[in-house]
Amino acid sequence: MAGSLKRNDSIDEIAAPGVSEDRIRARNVQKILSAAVEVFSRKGLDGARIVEIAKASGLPKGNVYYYFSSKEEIYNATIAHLIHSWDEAFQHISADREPAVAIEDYVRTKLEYARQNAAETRLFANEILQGAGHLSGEARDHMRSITAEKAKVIDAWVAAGKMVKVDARHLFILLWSATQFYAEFEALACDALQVDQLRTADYNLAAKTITQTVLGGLLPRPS
Amino acid sequence: MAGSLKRNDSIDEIAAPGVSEDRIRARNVQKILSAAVEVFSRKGLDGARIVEIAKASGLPKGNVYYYFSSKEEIYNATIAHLIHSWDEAFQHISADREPAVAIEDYVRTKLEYARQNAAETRLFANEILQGAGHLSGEARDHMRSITAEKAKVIDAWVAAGKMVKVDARHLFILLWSATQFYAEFEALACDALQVDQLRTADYNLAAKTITQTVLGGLLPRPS
DNA sequence: AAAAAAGTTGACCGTTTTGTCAACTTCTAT
DNA sequence: ATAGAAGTTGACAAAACGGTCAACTTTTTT
Repeated sequence: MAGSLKRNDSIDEIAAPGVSEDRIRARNVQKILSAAVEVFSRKGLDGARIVEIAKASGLPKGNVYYYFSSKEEIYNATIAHLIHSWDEAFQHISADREPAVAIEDYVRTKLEYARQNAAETRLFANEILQGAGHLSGEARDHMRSITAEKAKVIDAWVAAGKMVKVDARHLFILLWSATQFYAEFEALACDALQVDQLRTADYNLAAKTITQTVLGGLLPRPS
Repeated sequence: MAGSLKRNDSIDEIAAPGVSEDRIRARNVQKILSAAVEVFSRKGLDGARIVEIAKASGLPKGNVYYYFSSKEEIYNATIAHLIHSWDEAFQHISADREPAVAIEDYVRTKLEYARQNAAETRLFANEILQGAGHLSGEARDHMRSITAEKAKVIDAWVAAGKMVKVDARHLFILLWSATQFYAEFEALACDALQVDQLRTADYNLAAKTITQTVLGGLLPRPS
């Protein structure tokens, strides 16, 4: 008997803590959410069909509705957690580090996250593309404040002469867009790179190209 | 009577040449396609409802079906033209120019196009996100060959010592992602920049930040 | 001015889709 | 072992949706 196990009404198990949470509810909710992220990331809220989510989760449709009362509820549950990776990678941008290593770490972390969580990354892109109407006000406030905070770090680096004068917020956008592109627009990236699938080598060269270009620039330096 | 005016079966008036093409068919097809680009760009093929397209175009649903025989036909008509901006901006990347001015021109052109054609840009993003299944093989081949061709220009610049050694294809991805971001993810860009709407000044600073960073890099140069 | 062609429209039909439910099975606590 | 709670399921109802159409109006041709 592992504690009192009443009813579990809340839906916040998109990332199970341990390994095999054996409670049936937790397991099935997880199955549904994983499938939902995949489907929503391709089709968006209105384009996704719940039978598709049901099939992808291996559960019959009726069972999906046993855990969630509507498609929108599933959708909201999937996007509720999307902001986390934002801060996480952002932790690398801290005032007491050297810009070069901080930015390189940031790029590598963000690229790696996007690669390992391609569906979530696409889902986020899809949600923003549609106008971000389902992101909670708090989530957006949070992103805004984290961005502002980290922008100050860049400004401090500039003030300390460790970096060329640059607009911190546009710089972040440059880094976000580049690091998310490979996961969001994989089909396009594959075409451009003339491969049929992005492999580790491609991601490594992406990281190298981004950091090298952003940090050192393209123009040859006068010796 | 301005010449022979038979029937116009082809659907290629997404960008009317003159101003007020007065033929009813042309005008209405245009209305529908414009509305469709807007709706598809937010919801995708499956998520878009044709009543929504009808409403946005100001025409009743039945009338929409007088000009198009299915939703997919409308969708295909909207994406058929998306590749054009690709080459157009790419024209700036030519071997006989200096890298610095070529890349700056490219960034500004692409940014400006994305701003002025935000819905098309989002539609393209949406289509790629969903796997690019409706882009014709020829369109993708075309993009592949143009990319390869322009990659050679970069390689030549590198060989001539005009640029630091860099992977041309990943560099293009870096430029694409940055220049498209503002139109595709406007909601996010607005949050990051703390504005409620992107204005000319924001686009100018974006262009400046991208070119400055990509060309010169962030790290201070040894004098 | 009359006829033909093109365009307009709301009502309609079959299908898909969301969401419900009652009968059933499995699990868990005692 | 048993009772009650939790979970499962296919069948079903209601609504939304894609697409059709016949009657109608407007435009163009002669």
